[in-house]
Amino acid sequence: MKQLSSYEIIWGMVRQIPKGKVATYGQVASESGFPGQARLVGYALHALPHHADVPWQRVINSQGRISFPPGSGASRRQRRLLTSEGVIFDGDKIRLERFGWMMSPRRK
DNA sequence: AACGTGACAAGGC
DNA sequence: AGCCTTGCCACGT
Repeated sequence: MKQLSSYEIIWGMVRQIPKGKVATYGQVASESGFPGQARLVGYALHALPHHADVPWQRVINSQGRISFPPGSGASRRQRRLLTSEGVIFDGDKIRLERFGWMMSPRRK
């Protein structure tokens, strides 16, 4: 398995998201120095070692929702972790107050 | 080396 | 609110 510094930069950025808060893939990408490359963040998290000390659950999509298929094991796992950290859901969307690590997500 | 894929995002209907 | 298209770019085939 290869080692790209871009992954490590992204992982380090995700580690900085405070407990109880969340950030979007796009925000993490920008702060990591890769503006517009949200997919890269998803890819980096996907490649994350399972035992790594990185709060991957705090990264969500721009809609304020979990990006795993609804009902999937991964989706429920992420929601459980976030809920245990105090993050509050409004249906399948996370409450806006819980954003704010950097900026608010777009809303429709 | 080309191609398809993906834990995304933004814009148009 | 949904669905579709395009822009992204690192990865595994």
